[in-house]
Amino acid sequence: MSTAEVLASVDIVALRLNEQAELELLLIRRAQAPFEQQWALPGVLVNGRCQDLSLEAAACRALASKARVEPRYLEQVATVGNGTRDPRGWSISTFYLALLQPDTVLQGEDLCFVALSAVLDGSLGLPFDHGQLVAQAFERLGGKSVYTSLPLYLLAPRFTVTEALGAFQACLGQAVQHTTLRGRLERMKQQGWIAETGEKNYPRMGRPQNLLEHQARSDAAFIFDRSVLS
Amino acid sequence: MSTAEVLASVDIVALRLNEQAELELLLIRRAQAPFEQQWALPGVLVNGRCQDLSLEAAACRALASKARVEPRYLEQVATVGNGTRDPRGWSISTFYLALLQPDTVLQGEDLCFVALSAVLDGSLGLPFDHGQLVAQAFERLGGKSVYTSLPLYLLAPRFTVTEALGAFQACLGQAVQHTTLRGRLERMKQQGWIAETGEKNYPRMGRPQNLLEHQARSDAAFIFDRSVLS
DNA sequence: ATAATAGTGTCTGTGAGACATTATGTA
DNA sequence: TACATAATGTCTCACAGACACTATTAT
Repeated sequence: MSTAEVLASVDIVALRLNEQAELELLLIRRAQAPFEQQWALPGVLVNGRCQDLSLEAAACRALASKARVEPRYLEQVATVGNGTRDPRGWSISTFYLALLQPDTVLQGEDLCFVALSAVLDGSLGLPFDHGQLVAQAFERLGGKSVYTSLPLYLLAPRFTVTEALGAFQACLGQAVQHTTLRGRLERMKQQGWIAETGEKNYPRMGRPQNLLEHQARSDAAFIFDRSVLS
Repeated sequence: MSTAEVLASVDIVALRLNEQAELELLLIRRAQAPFEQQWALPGVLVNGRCQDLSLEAAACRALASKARVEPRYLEQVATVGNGTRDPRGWSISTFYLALLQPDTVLQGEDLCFVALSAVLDGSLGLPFDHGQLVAQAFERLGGKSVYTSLPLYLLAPRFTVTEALGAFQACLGQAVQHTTLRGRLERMKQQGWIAETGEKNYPRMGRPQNLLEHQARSDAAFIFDRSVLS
């Protein structure tokens, strides 16, 4: 590669909630050098040879062809670029935050989920600067979760208040009063973002839970006019 | 250029407030093809030949060497990439929002300020997709102005409440109650973001204005826990 | 004095925070 | 029955919105 070229890639930070309402990160085992066989973020190179119509299309290609999952939400986070992040030379990476359904199943031995916390606290290192990308994507998720309904995209379309509470707490990293969340969901209901199904979910113990339905609109999240306070 | 290459650039959406508290956009007359001699966003190409340490460094280089101004605030907005935005082929542009001081003076005949509104409403067209980049950057500014102190970076470090009101209204595109803004500034004062200078500004008519001092911290804006409502 | 503009005070409404209370299931 | 969990109600507080009122300058 001549020094005039730039290595441009799109990488995906795909998250899902596990049964314990903890966030997990999707990784792929790299098939090619550099860092061959290591677990890293799924991504693709973008250049004139690919017929991607746009960067977003390239992100969808990475999700479909590499991660082989379909996200409920996709958002561009940022772009990093410098001469040291890739051993091959000056490179830039535009990275996306993808939110997956909790029941997402992986197709292939080269894919796995790991605890997001392990990546964030450094106990699980990633090649390139992927650890930083993950941190920045999670920061975006947490920041938006303060005043939007973004965590609902980590749930199935039909969900309970308890599940929603787990999603918000995982994104925010702190406890949230369930009454606060109920108030917010109520406001979303009035504006048509959420509907009561009338059905109930019967857990092993305790009173049954109302099943709500989240009708997502064009990958956007509901914006509340106040923040969840510390 | 081979089809395997990607044209990567960094473009700057630099804004300032004029005397009438209206936003103006900094443009540069292009020295080279394509679109030679046309007014466009200042920007630079990034590739292995440049010794930029990072994308942000490239943005600073664009501001210093092309626009020849020093911003009070700089933030990456997003990255666009497709095969049609540049006649030379598949290209990507990472673009930044820069906020300038109101007394910014331009050095050179190839630089000018134009009314941001003219670009947003399409009455002033820009080459490439620069019009879209401007719209997206302004959207970011407006969105953040709802719940942060970002518009203060459009003012000199010493400012009056009236000037701040003008900045917020220009960013939000709507009227703001001055009592609301005073309350927010008061809260910033308590947390050390703003200090009362004790001095006063004497306008041609009316009661003199208190001069406040905005001590910016590391290019970040103060975050309020509520939104300015519609 | 009058005009013009800056700054303060008051009242209302909304929604988060905290916590108590009631409701509805299982064992 | 006891227990577990869900859902609702109540009270307080902070702050935006609206608007009245007071303060301080120039002419």
